[in-house]
Amino acid sequence: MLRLSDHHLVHRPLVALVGPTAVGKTEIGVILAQTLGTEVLAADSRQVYRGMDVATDKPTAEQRQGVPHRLIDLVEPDQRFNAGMYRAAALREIERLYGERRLPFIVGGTGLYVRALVKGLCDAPPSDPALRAELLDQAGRREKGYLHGELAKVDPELARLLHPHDEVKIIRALEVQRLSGRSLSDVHREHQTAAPCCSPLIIGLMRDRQALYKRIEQRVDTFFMNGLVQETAGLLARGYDRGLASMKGLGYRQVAEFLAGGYDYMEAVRRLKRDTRHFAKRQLTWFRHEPAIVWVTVDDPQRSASVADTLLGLIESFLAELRGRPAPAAIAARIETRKVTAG
RNA sequence: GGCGCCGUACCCAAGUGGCUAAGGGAGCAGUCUGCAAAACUGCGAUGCGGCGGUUCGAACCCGCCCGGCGCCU
Repeated sequence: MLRLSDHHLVHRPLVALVGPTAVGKTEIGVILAQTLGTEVLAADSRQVYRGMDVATDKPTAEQRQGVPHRLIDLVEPDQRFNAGMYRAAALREIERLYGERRLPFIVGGTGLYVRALVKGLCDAPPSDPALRAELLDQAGRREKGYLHGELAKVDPELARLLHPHDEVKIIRALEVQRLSGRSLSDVHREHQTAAPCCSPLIIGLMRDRQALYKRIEQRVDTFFMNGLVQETAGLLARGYDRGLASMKGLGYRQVAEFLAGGYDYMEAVRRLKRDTRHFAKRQLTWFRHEPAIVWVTVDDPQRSASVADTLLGLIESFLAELRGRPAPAAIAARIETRKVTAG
């Protein structure tokens, strides 16, 4: 059981286990959290929804009994949730763990959430559903590239970067502009100098692509055996509309379409497998370009316990290295000031 | 053994003498700062089973061969 020293706490160490869906994060995460005497802080944009358990592959009751899991089941499927809310909730859990001298341990595949937590979000206002609806409405009645044109007027730099079809990001940029009076480009520039929340060790779990795809297909089959259709039908019956962000997640989207008669059962299974493969591939692209990830490749027959051992070694040397590292700049400056004042 | 139909990318497939061989699926590569399991972008044949021939020009017409399917003996 690991207890952080004062010196460690100054550095605010944080360990994150990331990787594509179905790579085996959950199982290895539970072993590691247990060994480290800490909890699992999920970084998963789908497990936050209550009642969506099967296709989000939430940890089992058994897994949760041994190790508390946080940042799961935070909102109802029709409530808004986003990276900003995740960051705030995660920071609360992290402070609590530091108070108990425990090591915060993040496990999850939502790259944006991990980044938002470690590096913070830019100082832009949160999303405003009413304003978005208004912008979408305007776009609907004007010509095709209207919103992109509007963005080009106020933030030509970002407009050049965004494809005219990329409505989601164009609307976000216009939203920030309207709400704060500043261009999103400016807000981003300012954020680049922001201090990180913690000293992170980010471990990326990797598998051979073919092996990963095979695991994905097997996992989708178990979702259906575990009642994905029934769960989706139940959510729809409770009035959770297919247009909700939560219902657009993998599994619920395909099954809802099947239940609506869009295609047959076999096609729903086929599409969910395919879409999950595509998703895993996008996750790999995201994490591949994220700097400072330590990659660990899992061989197919390798047991989770043996992978956990390897990762434990990485975590121990990370903590040992922090011990020898001078305090972060902000704290060093404070010590320096004190010396000057004293002298 | 004979006759007929067919062979275009990993898969399906359009094209049946003249732009640079449609399209779809799968796959690959990428973007991402408050919906991120979302949304968005980019990319496959110097070649049409093979070898000859006809033609200014052949995936397309002709011959032979190879492979597949069907029917007949």
